[in-house]
Amino acid sequence: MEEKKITIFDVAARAGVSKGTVDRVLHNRGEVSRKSAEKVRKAIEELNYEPNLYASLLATKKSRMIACLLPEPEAGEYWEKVRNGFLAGGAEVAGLNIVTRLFSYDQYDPSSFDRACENLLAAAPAGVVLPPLFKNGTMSLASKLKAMDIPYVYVDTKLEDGDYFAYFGMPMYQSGYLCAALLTERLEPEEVKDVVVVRIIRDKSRQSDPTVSRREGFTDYILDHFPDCSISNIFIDPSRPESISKALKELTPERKLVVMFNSRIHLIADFLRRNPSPGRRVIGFDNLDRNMDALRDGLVTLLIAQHTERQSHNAVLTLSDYILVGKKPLNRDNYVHMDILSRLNIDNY
Amino acid sequence: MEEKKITIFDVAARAGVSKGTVDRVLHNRGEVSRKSAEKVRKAIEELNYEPNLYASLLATKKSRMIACLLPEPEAGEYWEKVRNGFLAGGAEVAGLNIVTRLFSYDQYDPSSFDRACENLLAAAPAGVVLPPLFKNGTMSLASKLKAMDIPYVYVDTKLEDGDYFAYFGMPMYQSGYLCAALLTERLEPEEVKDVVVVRIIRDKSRQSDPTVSRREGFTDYILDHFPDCSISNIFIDPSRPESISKALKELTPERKLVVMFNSRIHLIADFLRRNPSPGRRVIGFDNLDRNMDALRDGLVTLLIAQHTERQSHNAVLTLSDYILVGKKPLNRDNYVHMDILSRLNIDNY
DNA sequence: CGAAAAATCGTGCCCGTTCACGGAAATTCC
DNA sequence: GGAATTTCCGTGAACGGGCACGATTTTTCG
Repeated sequence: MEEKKITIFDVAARAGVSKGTVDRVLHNRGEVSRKSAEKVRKAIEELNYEPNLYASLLATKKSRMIACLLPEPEAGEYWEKVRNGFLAGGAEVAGLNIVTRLFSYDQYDPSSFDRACENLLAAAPAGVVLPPLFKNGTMSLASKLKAMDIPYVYVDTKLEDGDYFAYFGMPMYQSGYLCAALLTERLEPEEVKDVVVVRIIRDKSRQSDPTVSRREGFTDYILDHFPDCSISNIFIDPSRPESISKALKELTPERKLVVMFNSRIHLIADFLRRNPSPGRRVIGFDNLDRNMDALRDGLVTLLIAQHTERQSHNAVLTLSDYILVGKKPLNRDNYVHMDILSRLNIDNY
Repeated sequence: MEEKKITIFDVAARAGVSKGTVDRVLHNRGEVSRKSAEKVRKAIEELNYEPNLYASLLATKKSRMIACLLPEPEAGEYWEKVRNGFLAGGAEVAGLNIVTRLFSYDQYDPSSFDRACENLLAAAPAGVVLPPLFKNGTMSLASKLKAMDIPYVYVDTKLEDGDYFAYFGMPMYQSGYLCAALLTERLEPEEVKDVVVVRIIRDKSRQSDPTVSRREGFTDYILDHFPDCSISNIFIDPSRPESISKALKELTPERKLVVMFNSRIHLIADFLRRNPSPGRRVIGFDNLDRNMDALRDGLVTLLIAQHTERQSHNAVLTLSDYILVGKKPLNRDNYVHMDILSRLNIDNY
């Protein structure tokens, strides 16, 4: 039971070399003759030696780096929360010989994403955290990371590339499903003839829409439960605020059910304020400050939210665990809880 | 960005004492004058010093102990898997200055449970893993552990005492719900008039039945979907095998729907073999070898299983994380996936 | 006041690795 | 064969903190 710990010295003695040599073969950084390398390997084998993690961690000089690839967040935007979580996680693992670094890009400019990827790769991180915002760019990055044996963790949404190390985020499909259920709760079929989805015009560059599967979940629920319901889209362009109200003209007062699948429900808050419609139900996602304001003001009925910061926070912790001691996460896919926020439970969220 | 790490020496210098003194106040083990203790605390504060975890772990002599309180498992029994997981976890954290110890008791004898608790407390563990088999005994142990600030992790089932450190197990209610759904899948209401639940006679000593909420989930589903269905119980006594077939006389061939909520569906396998009934559906829980055999033989239709070992395994890892570096688990309640096993997918589970 | 006891405190070794440095051995080359 | 390389390998100083031991200071008390 009480087995003596075997150290690098024991191995060295057994192999008839010095601890320096053992260390060299352990980290196979050369400068060892074939013969003694063999002897050392044999000794390690026979003694069943495992290096002491703590000693190793204490002595090691180089600090590993965890990179985070994120859009440059505008103030109050969704990505700001993601970044905050990442920074918080970074603070937690600082002092463990782990540094964290942000690589940001312009979310409307795919070429800036590619440049950020290059920088990131050049910096040789030991692990990467990223939301797969641009599909192609992400895929290309992912394959390079895989080749270099660098683990990467998706947050927010995930690509099904089979090689990601872990995922932290909302179950997107279910969140859409939930959204539909909440939107139509206790409504009669004749009250659910028409649903308006407000969407963002994206320029072509953005090859992937992270909310597609959320939309699918939503649509599936509606089709299942209200086959006669039509789902129509209104597109708005956030870069031209003055155009928004024009586009929303279509949102006439008798259209009662409104949703947005991204985090920007606050964009239509102004319109809703100026065009009230009793009994209207508006559901959005994510607890951005401005969304919360709209919720408080009664412009938005419900928000489906998550503790966004925790995703990237946990992503960092998971990676650092793996980098330091090789520990894999309990689950590869980690779904956060979908919180339902209304005016009633919005306080101290 | 590149902040110099502050060590215990820096603190000592700043406070005008030696590192020995700093160390003493850090672990407040006395022998320090009020005055210099104050100076040291101030220095720590000002320098924002945090001890280097690795150095500390490397230097520290005493090894912490994680205890596991388990019923003495009979071969092939459910608890054997739990124990194996615990041992596996123990092996993983051995060499991290963490030892694991089993405290076992007779699951039919509450006084042996209490004795085991005493032994456990006397051994001063740094963390405890346990299934809350005896409710009263567990509650009393839990309150003592809380008072001593020793974290404990429930596996298998949990008590809602609000103070447990984490829980690893199946979502019990849902598992019952799932069980009912599977049992009645694609059956017409007139086919679901009668469900038989086979249960174990427990002597009074066993104050808690871990499967109650599973039974609730089951009942709720049935009541919801088949309000006309009656649920009847048959009690068997595993300590008197010869009595089992007598009790099961009531299970006549025309009664097609049979479930057991504990892990012992194998107990009725013999009876089912001798009294076949075409179209009968039998659902049990947990992948015990003998259950798997019954599944393979077609006596049991489905098993709802989980990777039992992983519960206790993860419990150990979680505790060791906390003990060593103070890290809390991502989620307090960790539900394992409910695997549905049939003859078709039983291989290499 | 001075010795004994008690309260404080400093010193130095240890934990098991990593890694730079320089020396020894083997190889190459003239 | 001897000098110049090249290849290999041993040494010892970190790394930052725990803790035993003994030294120093303060307190107690006759």
